[in-house]
Amino acid sequence: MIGEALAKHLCRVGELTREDRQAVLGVKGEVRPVRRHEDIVKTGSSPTFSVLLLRGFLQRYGSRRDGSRQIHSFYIAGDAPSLESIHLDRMDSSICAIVSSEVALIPHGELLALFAQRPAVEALVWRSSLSQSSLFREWLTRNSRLPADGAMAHLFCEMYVRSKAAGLVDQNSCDMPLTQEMLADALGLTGVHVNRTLQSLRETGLVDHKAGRLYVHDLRKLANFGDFDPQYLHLRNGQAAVFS
Amino acid sequence: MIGEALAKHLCRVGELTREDRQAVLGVKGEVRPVRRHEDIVKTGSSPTFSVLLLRGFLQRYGSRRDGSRQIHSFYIAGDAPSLESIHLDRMDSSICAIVSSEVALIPHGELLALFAQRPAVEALVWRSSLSQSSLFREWLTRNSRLPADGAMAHLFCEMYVRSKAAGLVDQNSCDMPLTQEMLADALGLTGVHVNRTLQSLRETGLVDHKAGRLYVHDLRKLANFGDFDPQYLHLRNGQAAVFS
DNA sequence: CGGACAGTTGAACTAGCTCAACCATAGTGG
DNA sequence: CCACTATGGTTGAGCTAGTTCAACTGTCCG
Repeated sequence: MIGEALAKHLCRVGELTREDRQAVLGVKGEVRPVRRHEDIVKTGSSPTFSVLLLRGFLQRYGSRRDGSRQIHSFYIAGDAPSLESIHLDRMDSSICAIVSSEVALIPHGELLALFAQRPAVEALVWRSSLSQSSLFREWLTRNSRLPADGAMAHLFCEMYVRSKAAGLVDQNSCDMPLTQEMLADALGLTGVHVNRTLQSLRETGLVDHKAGRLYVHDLRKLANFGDFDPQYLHLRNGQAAVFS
Repeated sequence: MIGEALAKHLCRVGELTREDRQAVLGVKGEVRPVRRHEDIVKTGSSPTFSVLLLRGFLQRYGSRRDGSRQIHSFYIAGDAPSLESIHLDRMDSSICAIVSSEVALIPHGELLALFAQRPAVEALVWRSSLSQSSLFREWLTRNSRLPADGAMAHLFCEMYVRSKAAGLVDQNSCDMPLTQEMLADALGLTGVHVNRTLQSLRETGLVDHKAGRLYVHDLRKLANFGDFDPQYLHLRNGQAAVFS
């Protein structure tokens, strides 16, 4: 069951041969329900497992001395948020559930054993961590260079395209159970300004976010507005399929 | 010679056993001089080698449609800037020389062969790429959350601490051959504002940057001012030694 | 001597922040 | 069933950090 979810994750990242797939399916791990707002791994800790999100919505964030937060990424079902704990001794950010979720905890030992047997699987997991790294760079650029409305459009595009790639888009909408305060923590803005920016985006008719759901009415125009190019997501199928 | 540089890099990242070290020393690769402003790898390309910086100063950057740039990271001697090209098909940012430099190009084939023989070396290289990922997250937080003077102090702390860990600090100063325009491209500010911010930092007496060199007069106070905590650099010796 | 590049300064402008209300909704306990 | 509270969204008004534009200075180099 967990093995299957991991195999699905790796297929999203790259090619998985039949034999590698078989080996991955053998992964055991442990399923754990997580309550809303509960931390799964905390800054400074040294987890002995990696996390795979089965159902729900997570965020990675860091807290600063002055109480402000910066969200580093959001995670949807099928994502593997804390791969880095395999080789880094201490977490430098926390990962928590935004809504009630279900995660698989896979002991590092089990992963390392799998890697020893199946180098191609190790390569895929590494690749997954590298594409996350690419995502952090894009967030850096987005928050540093784009004005509030552009940055928000960019984030909406990202979540929509990632959701689509994960098969989580229904019609023209997907789950995005965030408060405006959380959007602010991701975009480096204040809650008040997110509110006003969201209203102005709404008025364009390209996109909307309400009741924890994201509605994208014109992805192409939205992407253009937010200077969004899905290249950095390193999706397997390429972006051609994405702008459907 | 290249093997030696790689071994040194890996020692900075983690433990290297005698046998692993021996294997690493066997790495060949090719030394290449790079002129000022020359790109080593370009966005969209698929390099067949990874890069190790032997001498000089590099930057990773992305260009946007409107002509603005975001710098994602700076690299000093001993750094391995483009590890991700091993497993990602296309570069999503470019790496170029800021001053005339010398790099080692190590073919992916050679690295993969080494990994197959020495899994612990693979783990170290992976670890190196993970600590870079951590650095991108910190830059995201810095540019999104800190005011201009704090962000600049934070960047100065980072470069100083990394230089110190690499043995490149002389007295209380290290090379940082950047123009104010480049500082602006890193911090998400304009050149004009970087100029004024730098002046105000100068007046505090904590730090100075002139003629391509960084002078740190009080690291502890500067770190406090820029809310800098070296944890995210994942240095082997820990930060205790760092704040000397 | 001239031209390119980097740093510096001034003045006007604006995107986004701050503070302080107020409103809507949903859950909770009596 | 209603009052109470907590949470999240909305609005207004004044403020400020950082931008923009445009000029000027210094320095290196051919």
